[in-house]
Amino acid sequence: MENRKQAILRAVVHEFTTSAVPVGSQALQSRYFVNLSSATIRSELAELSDLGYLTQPHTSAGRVPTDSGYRYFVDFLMELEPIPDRVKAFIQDKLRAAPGDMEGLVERAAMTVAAVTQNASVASAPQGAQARIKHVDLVSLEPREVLLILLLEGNLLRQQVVNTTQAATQAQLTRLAAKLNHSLGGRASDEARRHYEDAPLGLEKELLGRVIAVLDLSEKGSEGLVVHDGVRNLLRQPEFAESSRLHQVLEVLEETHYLTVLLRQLIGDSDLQIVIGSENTSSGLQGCAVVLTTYGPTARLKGVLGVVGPTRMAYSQTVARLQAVARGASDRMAELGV
Amino acid sequence: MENRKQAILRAVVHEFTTSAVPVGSQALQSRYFVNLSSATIRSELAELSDLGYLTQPHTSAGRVPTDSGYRYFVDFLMELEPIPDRVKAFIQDKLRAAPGDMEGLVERAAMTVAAVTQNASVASAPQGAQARIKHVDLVSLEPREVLLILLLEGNLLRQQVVNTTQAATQAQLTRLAAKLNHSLGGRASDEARRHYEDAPLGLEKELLGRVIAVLDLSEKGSEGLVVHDGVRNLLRQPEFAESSRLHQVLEVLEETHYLTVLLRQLIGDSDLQIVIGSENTSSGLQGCAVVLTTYGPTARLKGVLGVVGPTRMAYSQTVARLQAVARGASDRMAELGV
DNA sequence: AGTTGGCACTCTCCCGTTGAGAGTGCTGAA
DNA sequence: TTCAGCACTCTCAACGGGAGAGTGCCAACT
Repeated sequence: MENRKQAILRAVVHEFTTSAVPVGSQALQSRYFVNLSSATIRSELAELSDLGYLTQPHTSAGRVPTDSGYRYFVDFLMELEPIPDRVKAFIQDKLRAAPGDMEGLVERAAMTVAAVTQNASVASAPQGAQARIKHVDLVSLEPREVLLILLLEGNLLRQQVVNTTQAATQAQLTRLAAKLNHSLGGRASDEARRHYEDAPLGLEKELLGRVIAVLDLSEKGSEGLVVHDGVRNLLRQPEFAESSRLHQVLEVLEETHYLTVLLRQLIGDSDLQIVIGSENTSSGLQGCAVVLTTYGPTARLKGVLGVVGPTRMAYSQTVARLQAVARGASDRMAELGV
Repeated sequence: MENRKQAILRAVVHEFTTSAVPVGSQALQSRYFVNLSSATIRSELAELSDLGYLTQPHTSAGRVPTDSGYRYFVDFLMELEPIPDRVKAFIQDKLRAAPGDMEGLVERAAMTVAAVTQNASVASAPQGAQARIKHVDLVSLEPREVLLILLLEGNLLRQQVVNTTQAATQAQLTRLAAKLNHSLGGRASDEARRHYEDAPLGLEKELLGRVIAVLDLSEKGSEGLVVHDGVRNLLRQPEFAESSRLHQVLEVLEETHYLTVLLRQLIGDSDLQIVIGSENTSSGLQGCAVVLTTYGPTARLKGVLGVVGPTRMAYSQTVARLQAVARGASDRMAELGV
């Protein structure tokens, strides 16, 4: 595409993302192209419309980017916007003051993304393919009640109260925990399953069964934590003035099942993904764009952090800030060993 | 108030909560009081308006309950609506299938409340006045990196990674953990603080410092978990058709700080609390009613579960279902020992 | 070739008007 | 105390006209 056409498309996107009003040839001329006449710009706009990058709400209105227009913009025209120092500081502050546990951190990351991008945000907790055991602990609560604590790779803590058929003292439990640590440390659920098969009936087998259950839950179910935040930011945008639009989006966000699927697609995929309007498989997100990136404390443990907003979104700013928060959260997780 | 006036007020509330349309004398006559003429009802309505219980959106519209009208209704006229069996079953299912940890359960409870009341819900995690230590565990991650695990009363698990100045083997840590368990078991942060003062410089003092930090965070910060869900349900209501109304509510819900204050008021207060419209201190909740109840695994550990919706809410149904979920969640927490 | 000013055309949006409908308060009679 | 009748008020939807914004096209210019 010729340079001038690109410049005009870029100008239309920029103008429309800030003003939310269809942009006409005159506005472009006076604000971006003082050396060109509005008639020239009009003919370029007409060609961009023919190419499918722009459209008009009605015959005599200004131009609005189509989904393809936004796509062309993010693929070829977008330059990451530098982040102001006070926004950088804000991100650092929020993440530094975050709670020390995984869930708290994920929520804080989502909150921060929502705040600095002024859109809604989503986040899923980092998770590895298979959960390995780092440490087992057994605590006696009552004679026949044991608290099973599992420390998994990535320092994920899992707990479960187990009602045992036979009583056991804390001393017995401590010995048993030491044994389990020796046999299961660094291993995953398949190893635990093998030990379970071989174990004679009794307390150890009972507890091994629970260990397996917890690991399974942690693998299958740990799609688990998916949070979202900043929905109120969307309400500031005119595209959500009538609430039915928001209703569909909320359905997707609150029905975390959808999100889980969406987010899982990204893991293993490229590092940054932008899904624009009709590219969304979920019909509730028509008119919305989703910007996603991965993050996590290690290369193996990956979660997804993302922004949900109208397709008329300040992509260059959103991407830059999202990635900044993702980097910050990753560092913080590595640091906390969480 | 005379019986007939009460009956008419009740009818207006009932009709308006279901139809969302101001209710006129004719509608009341045909649907509730076939033996009275609409003129008689009109004069009663006029008197109820004089008493401040009803109002009119404009001169020639039907009547709408005022905040005082709703207040009179919930205080004197409301009868708890029986819960259909399939709703009961739904509640049980959702709670039974809930994850085994505290946070998961709180979220699930909020989700269930939102689903069965068709409004937005809020929940804060049960918490006691002072966190007591039940068990301490130390896990060696690296030579100079220790994972500190604290099991608190109510089976709350807290973790923190500690970078120590001196290296320690797992065996040393295990011995130290046993010592800490002995001295701190069943005690709260003040006891830990005393030990910290007396301890000689070294690994133990370092770790005790962290124990105190975690306990403090757990007490002060554990206003912590406040979740909300079901905002999309509000969008079904005509009072939120224009999104500015929702914006204010979302501000309150997402700015968990407000909520924390609101919810904390209830703890120690009566078991059920209904705050209607202008009774709300937070201006963002004008036009909204909040129904709150306490819940928790034990008498000492109390959290708050609540419903947020328009003042035009089916109070008798909401209260019944909210309390059912609160009972269910309490039972489930006690059962899981979470 | 590409660019430009001029011009007719189209469509939205705002605003005032109008008529139908709903619901009220009041009054006089049962 | 209740009730039928009636005039009155106010909203809401539909309609129409005028202003404004922006377009496409065309002929002329560089």
